Amino acid sequence: MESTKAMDGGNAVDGSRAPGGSGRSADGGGTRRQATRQKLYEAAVSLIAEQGFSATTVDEIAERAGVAKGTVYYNFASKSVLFEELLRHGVGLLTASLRESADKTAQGGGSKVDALDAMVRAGLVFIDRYPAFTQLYVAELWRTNRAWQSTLMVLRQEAVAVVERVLRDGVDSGELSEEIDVPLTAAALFGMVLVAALDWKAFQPARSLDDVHAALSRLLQGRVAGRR
Amino acid sequence: MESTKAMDGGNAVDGSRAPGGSGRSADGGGTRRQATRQKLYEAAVSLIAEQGFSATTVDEIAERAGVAKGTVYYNFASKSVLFEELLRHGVGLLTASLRESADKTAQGGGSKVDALDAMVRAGLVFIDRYPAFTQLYVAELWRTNRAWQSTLMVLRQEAVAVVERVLRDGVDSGELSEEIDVPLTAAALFGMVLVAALDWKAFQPARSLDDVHAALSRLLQGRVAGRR
DNA sequence: ATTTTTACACTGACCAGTCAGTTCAAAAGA
DNA sequence: TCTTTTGAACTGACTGGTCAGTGTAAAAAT
Repeated sequence: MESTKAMDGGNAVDGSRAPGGSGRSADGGGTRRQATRQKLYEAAVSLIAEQGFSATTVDEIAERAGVAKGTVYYNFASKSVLFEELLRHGVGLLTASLRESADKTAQGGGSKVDALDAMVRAGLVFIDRYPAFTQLYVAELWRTNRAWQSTLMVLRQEAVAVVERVLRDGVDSGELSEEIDVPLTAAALFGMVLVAALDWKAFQPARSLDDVHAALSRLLQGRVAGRR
Repeated sequence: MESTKAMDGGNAVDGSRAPGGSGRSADGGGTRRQATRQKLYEAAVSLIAEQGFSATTVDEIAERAGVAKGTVYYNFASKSVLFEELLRHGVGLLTASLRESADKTAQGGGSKVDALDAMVRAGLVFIDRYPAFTQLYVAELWRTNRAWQSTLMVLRQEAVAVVERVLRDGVDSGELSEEIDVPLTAAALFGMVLVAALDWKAFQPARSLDDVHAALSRLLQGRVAGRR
């Protein structure tokens, strides 16, 4: 099957043409490069969220980042590598945020339901801050046959694992029903927040985060069916 | 879409080669074109679900459908028109299914929560039957700046409106809390089912639909936090 | 002095859409 | 019954354009 046309019949195994290799990660003053990469991330995220990966050209990314095309290839081996690192970066932020809110609730003596609620909020805050990244993530998550599929699976698992951990702890401690299916419920909660937030951003952007959070809290705590 | 397999009957790739032939032509004219369009729908859905719209070539679609490239353009004005008609068809099936399950519950004297539960099931059945279409739909739904965006918005609204109607009726009749935010809750429920089902298909495909449905019912009815 | 960025020309592959020609079953004609 | 015509359906080579990635020399930043 011919998949990515990125790597053609030529050689160019190296890819990155950075002199001296890219081995050094400890930056002793690579602030400038950092800033360039950041600009490229932002440009790529917004464009790919709008149009999708394949429909977005490297020229467009460079232009929106206010950078020459060559700079893209000086900083990233290829278009897909840029995208993959971008995914890693974004999901890392989300995972860290979820973890932090869960931990904070636990330290504050909150219940597991409180922790879930805090994570719902953290999810909303994340989507509020990085709506384009979220769009892009959702669009790619369930695809198959893409180059970065395995990367995406790993990252997804890291994020979902945080939710699963809280659910499992809750079940073990008796606070949550033993009947619940931990992985499936985690996915469902994830989807609840995700879709609600995307709809919020897409169709009712004027509403406040607190407002949206309150609506989801109600659903989470099963206060929909009960009157009042 | 691999949906209505009404006719289909094998593949019926003419095969007759005899000139001046007298063949049996059981079906009159017109049917052939239908069958070709159906094959193109199916090929396009599976490919676009895997790779995305832009990464999927018309040549690939034609090849998977077992048809020449020109035939694609004989049957559809363009690649995006093919895609748009495909979306219309698929979302139409979903909306009809949701509506039917809600109506059926109402006729049977079920409560609104029962109706919601029935719709959750209908959603799961749909995704179980058309997983590729669902992937594709999710991937495109929140994009901006795409040709078929407005079509997608309209279709989304039709589907969500069915859920909203049930929620609103429930609030009006006092069965559901007045506090709930109808549009947001509808979106959240939609997302809950969607993401849970996609995860089911992607990561635990062996599980039964009943199993998944039971887990979501529990969440819907707020029996997560309470023991019992 | 070294790293990073720029500007721009260039290549090779790839792809949406076109069009002149082919097939064939049913209708018209003999 | 047999032959001819018709036209919808289909075909696939071809075109015009696009885009990822390369190469280089010089400028800018550190």
